[in-house]
Amino acid sequence: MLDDRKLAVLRAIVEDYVSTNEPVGSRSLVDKHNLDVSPATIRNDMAVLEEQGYIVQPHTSAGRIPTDKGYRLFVDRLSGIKPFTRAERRAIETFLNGAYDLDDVVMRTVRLLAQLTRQVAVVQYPSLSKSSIRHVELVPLNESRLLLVLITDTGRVEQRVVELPGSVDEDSIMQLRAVLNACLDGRKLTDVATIVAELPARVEPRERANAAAVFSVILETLVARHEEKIVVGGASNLTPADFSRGLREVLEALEEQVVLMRLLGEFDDQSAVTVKIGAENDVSGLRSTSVVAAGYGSGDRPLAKLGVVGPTRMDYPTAMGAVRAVARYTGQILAES
Amino acid sequence: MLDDRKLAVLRAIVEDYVSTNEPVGSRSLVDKHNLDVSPATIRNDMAVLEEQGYIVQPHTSAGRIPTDKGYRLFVDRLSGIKPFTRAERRAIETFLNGAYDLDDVVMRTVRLLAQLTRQVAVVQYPSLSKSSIRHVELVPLNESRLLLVLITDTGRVEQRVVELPGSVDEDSIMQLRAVLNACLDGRKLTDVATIVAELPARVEPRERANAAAVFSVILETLVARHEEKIVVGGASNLTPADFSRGLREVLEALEEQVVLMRLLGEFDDQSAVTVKIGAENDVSGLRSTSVVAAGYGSGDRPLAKLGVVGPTRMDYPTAMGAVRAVARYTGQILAES
DNA sequence: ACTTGGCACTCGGGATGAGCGAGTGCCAGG
DNA sequence: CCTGGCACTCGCTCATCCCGAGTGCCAAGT
Repeated sequence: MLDDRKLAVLRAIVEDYVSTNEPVGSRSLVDKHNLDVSPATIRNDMAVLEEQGYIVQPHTSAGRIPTDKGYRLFVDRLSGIKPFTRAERRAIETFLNGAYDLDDVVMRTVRLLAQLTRQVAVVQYPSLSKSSIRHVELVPLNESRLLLVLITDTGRVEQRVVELPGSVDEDSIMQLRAVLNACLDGRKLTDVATIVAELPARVEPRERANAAAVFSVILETLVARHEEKIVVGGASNLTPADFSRGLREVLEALEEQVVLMRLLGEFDDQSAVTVKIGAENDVSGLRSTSVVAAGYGSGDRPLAKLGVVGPTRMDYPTAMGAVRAVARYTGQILAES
Repeated sequence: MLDDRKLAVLRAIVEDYVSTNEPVGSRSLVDKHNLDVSPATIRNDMAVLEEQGYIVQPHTSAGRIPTDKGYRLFVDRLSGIKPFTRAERRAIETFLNGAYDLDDVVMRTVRLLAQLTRQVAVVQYPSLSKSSIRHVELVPLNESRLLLVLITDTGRVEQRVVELPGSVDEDSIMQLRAVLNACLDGRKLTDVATIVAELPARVEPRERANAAAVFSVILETLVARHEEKIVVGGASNLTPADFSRGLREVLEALEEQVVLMRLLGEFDDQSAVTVKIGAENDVSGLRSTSVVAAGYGSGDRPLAKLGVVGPTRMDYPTAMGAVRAVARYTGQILAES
């Protein structure tokens, strides 16, 4: 269907267009890449490529630019992931190693990814549903209010204020704390729901009302607030020129946690780098962008996802390389702590 | 110097220009606002206003637009703060009341402010240096690592991993925790530095090495990390048309916590709404924007600042009204918890 | 001392049209 | 199947023109 030269032509078109942002014509193609055939031959190839939907010309008698389908073929068969040099890897590693807590790790990861790719970076916090509880803490605020603090093994700390139906004293708090830690410590968050259901039996009857309030907040935190946390950075890398409909709608989408969750949700958990091009993202507002994302985790356990968002006219090999490298090192850092 | 009519003309120019984004000429001025004089008279007034630097014409023989100085006069003497209707206030209140923890309060505040003003909203977390410690928690991660959790009375929860020089057992942790809570509970964070300095005397000698590690992390968290947290929202309200040098530099500035800190730092702590116009912000990248900000706090205690950032061509009365109202209610919510 | 109508002037912006050049499709010959 | 040649298309750029909004100034009126 498409012989080797036609593929080479497509690859050349993508590369040139990505770097120049201008439709590429047959002549400049044979010049820059040393294809040893004439422009006319290339034109014939391009005619075929266009017919098959891999490229289009924005105006009659202008050069060609790749379509989503063209980029897709490019990513799947014509380009690899650009590996990083040893020096670059080292730089990434030392930069991430400077972080001192989870927030800082995530912040640095976002900045790093944005800078490496010159695109918008998107990093999801380690998913709550994949973490285990490391500690539960109850801090009295006043007679009828507690602060509940959940600490997970991935370093996330979730807090919620609990409004108690009655008042409590220090003793009952101690007792409740003990029960909670005894039963929840080290348990997967996904299991917590069922465990909590059995807990009321383990507290004294007269404490049950207050305990129930605490339990329900725990459940809410894990279920209702199941929406995960996502951080965005590098928005200034968006250039108005790349988005015909204005980058407003892109900015809007990037500000909506929910939208971003949907976006990343469409990528699978695996650590492999995956690319979604243009309309393949069925998230309104980002249909004219491409997303390169990967899962990251400590060791073999997938924790969450990260990636970059940019115009379809994107340097995919480099972006994929950066996402892979950053995912790997961020995972490593988290494994250590 | 400037008689009443000239001031009225300036006000009219500002109002028209803000709403239409087009230079305003003498004719349209007498039409829309019912000044009962002729265009020629207005022209004379405008000539004076221009001479004094309140307005300029972008091109010879176009209408006039206000200068920074013009906006300044407008804000100081020609416009009040637009009060909110009862319904609007109620909407604000109920929206903010839905929040269940500090993160949520801040997030809602940002969204609300951005939506009310259709500008970029900037909200600073309650300042650490103005909070007191409510509780200190130590959670062992492994033999030589602790997670230190500081909970403040403003609801902020700060966490840091502490690398210990030696190993610790549950007992010594308990002891340390007790000492910390006994000495730090309820203390102003600003005082903590001096208190911590005296602490080593209160732990057993053989624990001092580990304790010192914990203490130094506490100090770092409060001093080195004295940089406060700021959240930005509504970036999609930025319209390219408003920023000649491209909104890229604005986006860049908004992504830098440090820059934002400097920006808000120039406003005083008081709860009064303050406006900085254009070049009055000596923060690079935001010299072509205006900032409307106010302090907020629970009760009479100032905690932090919030505000909006937008083009100098901004609806100041409304923005000021929104900032004032939101600051007030956010302060109220925080006071309750 | 202001205000007003009149008038000449300036200039930005939109419309029009010519010329250029990059790029294409097609065809006939190697 | 490749190649050179050729006619054709069209998007840009530039120059020109014109219009209209808006100004500044002045002389006359109140």
